[in-house]
Amino acid sequence: MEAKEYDTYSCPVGKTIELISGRWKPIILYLVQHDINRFGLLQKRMPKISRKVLTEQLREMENQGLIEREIRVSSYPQEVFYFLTEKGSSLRGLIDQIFNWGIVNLLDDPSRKRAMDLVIDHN
Amino acid sequence: MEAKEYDTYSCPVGKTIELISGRWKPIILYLVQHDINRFGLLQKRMPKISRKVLTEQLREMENQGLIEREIRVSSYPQEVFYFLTEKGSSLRGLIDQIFNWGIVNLLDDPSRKRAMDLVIDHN
DNA sequence: CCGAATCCTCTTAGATACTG
DNA sequence: CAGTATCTAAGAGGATTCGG
Repeated sequence: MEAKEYDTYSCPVGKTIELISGRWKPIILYLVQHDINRFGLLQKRMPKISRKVLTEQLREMENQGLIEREIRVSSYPQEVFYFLTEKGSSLRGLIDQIFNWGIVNLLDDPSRKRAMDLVIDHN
Repeated sequence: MEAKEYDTYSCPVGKTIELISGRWKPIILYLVQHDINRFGLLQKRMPKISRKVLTEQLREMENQGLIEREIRVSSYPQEVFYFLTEKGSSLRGLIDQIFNWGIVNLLDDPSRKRAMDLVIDHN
């Protein structure tokens, strides 16, 4: 038998990583899950992202079935809300695993971790 | 208090995803872990990767402390071996989690999964 | 055998200005 | 408010060639 050939894109690992890689997607998932669900609110939390890129990421995640978009006032000024699909929600556990691995293996002092999970309540 | 600002690169999630995103890194980790540990052997398993990119990925992973490189014959023809560090090995569990999420959430028919883990023995 | 060095292309990202 | 449109800059990735 021939030696098996590999390509990440044809593998569940690669496909899954695609969903959450990119500079902003894990953050967007996290924020939307915590009801930071407006375009403008998302921008305030990610000042370094441009409107264009934020739009692109949101569209991609919509196409991937991770979030949904809802226009509540279609006239001016517009009101658009985002929320997670079930699929998007289910990524949360996985991201937690990734987070924990990072805490253990990447930080110099894991006890001083500042989890995304820990900061959201202090606003 | 100000609303917290986010940037993936300053978060353990982003840093961890960086280690395993990129088209080839999960595969390289997987192959090296299964003693496909020569440059040429890796190329055979990933025919679509160029020598340049394979070299780059291996160097990156070396710098990230995931693999180590050993030259056993420094003259011609050269023999170079790669093997996982402990840190690289420890990623295995995480990648399994990612794999399983993908199987459940991305495949049309999860029962017909062809895991990276299942094909390696048939050569 | 295992690369390094070039060159080239193609995708992403950022900046800026405009719009329903 | 929540985008689009356009342009440009940067970088990742491929093809090819050369070398110890």
